[in-house]
Amino acid sequence: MKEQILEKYNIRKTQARKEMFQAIFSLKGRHFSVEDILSHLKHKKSRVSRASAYRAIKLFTNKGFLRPTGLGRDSCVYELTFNKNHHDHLYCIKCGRIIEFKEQIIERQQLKTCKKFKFKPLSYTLRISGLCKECRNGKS
Amino acid sequence: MKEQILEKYNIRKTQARKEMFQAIFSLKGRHFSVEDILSHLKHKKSRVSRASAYRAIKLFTNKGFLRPTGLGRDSCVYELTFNKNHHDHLYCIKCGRIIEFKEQIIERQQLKTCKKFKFKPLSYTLRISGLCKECRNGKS
DNA sequence: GTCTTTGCAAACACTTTGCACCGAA
DNA sequence: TTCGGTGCAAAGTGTTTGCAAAGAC
Repeated sequence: MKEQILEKYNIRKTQARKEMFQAIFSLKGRHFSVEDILSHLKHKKSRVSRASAYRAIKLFTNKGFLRPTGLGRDSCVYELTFNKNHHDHLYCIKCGRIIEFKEQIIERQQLKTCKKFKFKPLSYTLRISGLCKECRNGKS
Repeated sequence: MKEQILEKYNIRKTQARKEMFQAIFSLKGRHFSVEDILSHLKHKKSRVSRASAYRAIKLFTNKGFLRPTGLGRDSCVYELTFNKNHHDHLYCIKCGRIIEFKEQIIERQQLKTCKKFKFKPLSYTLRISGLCKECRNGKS
């Protein structure tokens, strides 16, 4: 299965790339940084080098089946483009609580906007920061 | 005016901070990275150090009148929260181009969603990542 | 006078690159 | 056999930190 995807995208099937691929898939749709993958591989006594990991991630991204999420403070965080299960976030700046939601109206409008600019959307992030029900009533 | 804002937020009015503040305001609502501010200041023969610049940005962000946009390939990109002129972003993962847009429908729906959760919104970020008109047609 | 902030340089974390060897097609 | 890929270590960025001196209140 991994093999087929690598073939489909015209990517040479090297040891390093197969291991990267496997590691990414084993995360089952979670977001990850390159360092996450590296420590995952290290655990499995893999010999894939840091350089190859970064090179593979860049390659996969260019091929289009991996994409940067725009999340992550220091390092770049990626996700598989195959994963379609998306949602948005309300983020409380006081207690850190995260409320997930999904609105068809917003998603539809986004598609319209993309069309307007002839932009091909691959992923999106919508985050509203503020105060949750509990914190807006609390002190201060 | 700068002075008042610094006072309002309980920030010591030091030379470095005043200059940072001025530089940020002179960008008139544009996005900027810390390095942008630094080269702006360098132009004006300012003596503000790199360290102070980073420290001031962090302080302003914690105080809440600056926030990270989630944009920027290598460095972190910020914007003023005062800026009423808010917009959302299409971000091209290939060439890094940023297209700004604003949709009333999306903003109205966001407010409705917040109401539903009794959430008090303070700021929000919407970014759609993908391929711009030029890059989706390009090679590879 | 006290407690914060500064500038500097060194330290860091993440990422890229030059190069000689290795290995997939 | 041939290029492309790999590992390594070194170099590059963007950002943070320790410390002594300078500055705000």
